[in-house]
Amino acid sequence: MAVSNSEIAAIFNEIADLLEIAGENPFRVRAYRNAARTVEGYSRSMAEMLAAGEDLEELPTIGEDLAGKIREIVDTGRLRKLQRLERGVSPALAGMLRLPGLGPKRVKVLHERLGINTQEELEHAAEQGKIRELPGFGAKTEAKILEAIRRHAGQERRFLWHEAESLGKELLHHLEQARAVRDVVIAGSFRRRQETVGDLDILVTAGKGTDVIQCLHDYDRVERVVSSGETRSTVILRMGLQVDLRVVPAVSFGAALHYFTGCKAHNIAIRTLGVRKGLKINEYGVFRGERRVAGKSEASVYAQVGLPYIEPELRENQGEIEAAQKKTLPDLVTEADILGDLHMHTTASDGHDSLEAMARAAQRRGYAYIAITEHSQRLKVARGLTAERLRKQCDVIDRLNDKLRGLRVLKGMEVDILDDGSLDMPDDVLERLDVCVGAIHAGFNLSRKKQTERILRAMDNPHFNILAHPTGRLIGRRDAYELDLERVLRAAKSSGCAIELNAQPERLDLDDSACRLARSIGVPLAISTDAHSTAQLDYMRFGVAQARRGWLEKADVLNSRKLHSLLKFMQR
DNA sequence: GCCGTTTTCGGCCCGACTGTTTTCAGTCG
Repeated sequence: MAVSNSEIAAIFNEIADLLEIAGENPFRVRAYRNAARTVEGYSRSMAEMLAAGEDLEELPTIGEDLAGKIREIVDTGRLRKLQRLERGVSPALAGMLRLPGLGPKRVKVLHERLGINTQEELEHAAEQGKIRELPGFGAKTEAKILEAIRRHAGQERRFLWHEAESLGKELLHHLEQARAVRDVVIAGSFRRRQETVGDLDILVTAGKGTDVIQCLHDYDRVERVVSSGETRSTVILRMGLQVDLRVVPAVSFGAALHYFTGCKAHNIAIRTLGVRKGLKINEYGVFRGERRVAGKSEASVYAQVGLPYIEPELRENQGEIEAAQKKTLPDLVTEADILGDLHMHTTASDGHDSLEAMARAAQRRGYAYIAITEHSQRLKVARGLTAERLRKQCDVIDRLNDKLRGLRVLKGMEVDILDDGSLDMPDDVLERLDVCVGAIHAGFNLSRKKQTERILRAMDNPHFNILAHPTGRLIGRRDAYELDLERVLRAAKSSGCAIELNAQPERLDLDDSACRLARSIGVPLAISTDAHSTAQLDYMRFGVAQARRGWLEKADVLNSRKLHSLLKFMQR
């Protein structure tokens, strides 16, 4: 089994932790963390790139040394440097860095003065009151450590983006009522549209005498206040979501928004560009000496370092700054570019609304077309359609199209890809359809090779058009099945198929780096809601956000094409 | 350990808050 990028990233992150505790050069620590981010977020597998003879030193943050270490991990599955470090510092100590209030310095003191190596030993020492006697520690820190261990901190929960949205919206509404408040926005990973959110970063601009921090503390969903000062406060909501609030003057809005949107690595890169131009960039503005030269808008901050505005979804320090310098940033797809939706269900299978209701809802959204794609008979739990029932539905769609104005309802099916790669519907029935969406709903545990070949065989069927939810993952609940996605994408490209970006908020399948890979290969992506009700047609916005994180432009998106061009594509 | 519009050495982002201190280190984002 080839070593995955995540495994390489995990090794680099652990090295960074251990080096930090050992008191190593902090910039070397950062180099490992930067490299971990690069590897983790890269759309192609390091193992396969090495096998293809590619030079990893081409990647940002990877130099000669780390390229060699990646090769060692890929070749041997291990890294000798990590093993050496683990002999000096117990790996369990690295886990303690995750406890609030404990950083490398304090963990080192705990290890050296009290001989603590495990979390159990840490808990025991805290219970006996030994920690408060250490230099730099006190009774409060000791109590905080004990509390954190007991509430199993470190296993923090992440929220799906749309869950964070509903919590955040309510909180914004509450904060807008505070005195002297002007802007209230959510920044952070939420604004970058990461698929999950660990905390909410809220930025407020307000005049003098504002009571917005008190207003936050008074919010009835606040469980406890973690810290609080003049300009910032951190609270934990009862749901377990952390909220960081920051107040700045209006003149600093752009600089603060940029700073709190992140990501951290993107900010550091921008500030480093600033340093080279003799500028200091912080959350209050861009400064040359004492003089503020920009900061009212984000665009003004970028302009000072010679860059065009960079959309929040791109700010992951994954090449967007280099692209901005070369003027090759993508012109990201927007919801307005979407002309239709190519995957949805009705009451004929497991949907909640009728065919006509779905069509009317699509008309209200201004779509030019939709595809009705019921499950096929294999999926019994979803009342999958037999050939006979599908034929009848096609007749109903024909009659509906006769009376609809401005919207074309396409005849489709979400047909199961069977274990051997054949499709769960005879070819002569598929032939009558406008759109054939193929999907895997069973047999998740095949080997990587078998799963890949199963999908390739399905795409060999000339009626096959779009591969739905291509990796089968459910965020936080079920991992993607084993699959050589790059091979699937290349096959789709050469056979004239498209790949779905499923917009269901717990799927968002493909992820951002896979979208970038698809784009680089040139496969069109269909952003589809897989709606099971009229309300779920609105999931399109989640799909578009994910597409933007994947650097997709209008031209990369199949359902931004006009109807005639779309139908031509379906002819393969 | 990386990297270059001050380039192959010597830099490497910046500020708020807490708790422990008597002026600041450590942590956090």
